[in-house]
Amino acid sequence: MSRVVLLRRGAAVEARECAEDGTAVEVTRLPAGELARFVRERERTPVRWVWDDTTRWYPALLASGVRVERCTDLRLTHAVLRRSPFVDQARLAGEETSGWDALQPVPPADPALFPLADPADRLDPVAEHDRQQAALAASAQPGRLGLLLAAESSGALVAAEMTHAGLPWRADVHDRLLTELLGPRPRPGHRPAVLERLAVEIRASLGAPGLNPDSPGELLRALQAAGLPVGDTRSWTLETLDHPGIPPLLEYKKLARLLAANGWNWLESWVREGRFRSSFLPGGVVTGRWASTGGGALSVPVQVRPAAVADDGWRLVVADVAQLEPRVLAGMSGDTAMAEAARSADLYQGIVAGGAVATRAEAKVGMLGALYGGTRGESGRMLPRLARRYPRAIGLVEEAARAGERGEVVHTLLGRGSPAPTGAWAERAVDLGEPPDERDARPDGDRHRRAWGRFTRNFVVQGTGAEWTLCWLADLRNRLWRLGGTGRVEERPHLVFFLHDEVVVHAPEHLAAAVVEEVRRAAATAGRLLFGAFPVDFPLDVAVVESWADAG
DNA sequence: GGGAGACGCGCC
DNA sequence: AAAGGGCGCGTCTCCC
Repeated sequence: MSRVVLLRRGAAVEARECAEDGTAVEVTRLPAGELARFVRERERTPVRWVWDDTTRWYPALLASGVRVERCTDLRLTHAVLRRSPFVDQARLAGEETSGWDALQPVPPADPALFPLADPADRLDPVAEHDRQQAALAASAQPGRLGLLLAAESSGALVAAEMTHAGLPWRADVHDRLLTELLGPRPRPGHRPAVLERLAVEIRASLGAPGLNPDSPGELLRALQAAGLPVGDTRSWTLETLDHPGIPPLLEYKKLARLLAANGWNWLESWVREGRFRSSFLPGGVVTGRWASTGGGALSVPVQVRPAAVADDGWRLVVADVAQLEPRVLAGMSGDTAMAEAARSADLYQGIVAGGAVATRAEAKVGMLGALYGGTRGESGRMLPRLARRYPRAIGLVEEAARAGERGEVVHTLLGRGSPAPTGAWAERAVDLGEPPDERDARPDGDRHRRAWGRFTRNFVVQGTGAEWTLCWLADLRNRLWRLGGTGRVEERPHLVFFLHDEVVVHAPEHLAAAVVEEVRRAAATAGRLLFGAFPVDFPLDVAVVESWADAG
C-alpha cells in the first residue's frame, strides 16, 4: 500500500506520495483549504496517511466531512518505539529525537494554538518516518511491533472521531435527575435545598453548630469531638461507625460529589447541542491505556448515565468484555488450563470448575491478587492454589513482578515497554542478590522495590489488555464504516465512547442488530491478531438500548 | 490571589 | 468488604 506523508508549509500543505519501498513518487503542494478535497479524492484507493500528529490534522478533516481509512501517527508511534525493548534505540537517534519526545497533542477546539509557533512545525516527518521504519524492520519482533504501531495509530483516528461526534446527551434528562436528587438549581454560592437540609441534620447530630461538611479538616475534628474514633473522613471509614450523624453524612457526601463532579456546572461546561464531547488521549497512560481530559470521561458515574440517550430513530449499542485481563493473561502466557477456564462466559466459575478453588468469590479475589499484587489476607491465601493449577499464567505475572523488583524493564505482548524505575526505587535497590526472606525481615527497606514490582506485574497484563481493546476498536471502526450509508462518520453507525473494556456505538435503529454482530466479529478478530490460533475466548455483554443506563 | 499538593471519590 | 494496579478532577489547605 502506498503512503502519503503530509507536511505543513506555512499556509500550504505538501503531500508526498511514496511507493512501497519509500521512494517519492509524486509531490503535491496545495493551499490548506484544499486539503480536505485532496484527501477525499485520494481515499478512493487504499492509502496510509503519515502525519506528525492526528490531533493536528484530523479534526479539521472531520469537520469538512472527510474520513480516512488509516494513518501513521508519528507522535504516538515514536513514543512506543522509544520505550520498546524490541527496538535498537540507536536506530531512532537523530537531532530531532528530543523534539519528537516532547511533542504534545493539541487540545480540541483550540485552533489558536495550531497555527502559531507550533513546535511540530520544526520537525521533519519524512526523516522521522524513515527512522521509524528502519527501527521497526530491524527490531526483534517486527510483526508484533508493527501491529502495535498500526493499532495505536488507528486508535488516534477513533479518538478524534469520538470527540468529533460526541456522546448523545440529553441535558433536560440530566437536569431533571439533578433536581430530583438535590432540589432545584441553587443560586451561585448556595447549597441545593437537599444538601442544606442534610447539613443541618449533621450539625445537630454531631453537636457542631458551625460545621461545614465540605471541609475535611472541620469534619474530622467534629467527628472526634463527638467521640468517634476516626483518623480520616473517607466514606468507607465512616460506614463502619454507629452514630446517628453518620447516615446523613454519607448521604451528604454522595450528593455533594454528584453536584461537584457532574452537576449543573458540568452540564454547562461539557454538553453542547445534545452531545458530551470530551477528548480522549490514546497512549495517555504508560501501560497503553487511554487517558482523557475534559469532563472526566473516564469516570462518568452510573448515576448520570440515564442522560446518555440515543437520537430519535437511533440506538446505543453498548458492549463490554467480561473479565478481559485474566483472559488476556491466559492468552499471553499460553496457559491452556486457564484458557479452558476462560471457555465459559464466567471465567471465575470456570476456575471453580477446574478445581483450583472452592467458590467463585475465592477465584475472583485470587485472580485480582495475581493481577494487582495483593499478598495479604484472602487473596494471598488463594495465590498458591491458582499457581499450582495455572503455572504458566501465574508464573508470567510473578516473573514480571520479580523483574520489576530487580529494576528491569518489562513489556507487553506486542512490545510496549514499561518505564525504567527512578528516584526512591534506585536508592533502595542496591543489593539485588538479597534473598526474599531477608527482604521481608526489613519491612520498610524495600517497600518501594515491592511497590514497583506490583506496577510491572500489572503493567504486562493491563498493557496487553489495552492492546486487545485497540485491535478491537480498530477493526470495529472499519466494520461500522462498511456497514452502511454514504454519509459522514456521524451519519453512519459510529463509535461514541470507549472506556478500557467497553464501547458505545450510536447507530440507526434498523442497523443495531448488524452492529451487534460486527462488535462480536471485531472481538474475535482482536483475539486472533494477538493470540493467533491459541484458543482463548473473549465473550461480550452486548445490549441495544435507548439509554446507556439500560445496559448491563 | 495564585500555584502546589493532599485528599477524597468517580470509573475500569 | 477492601485490597492490590491504572486514571481525572474538584475542593480544601497550605504557602508564597
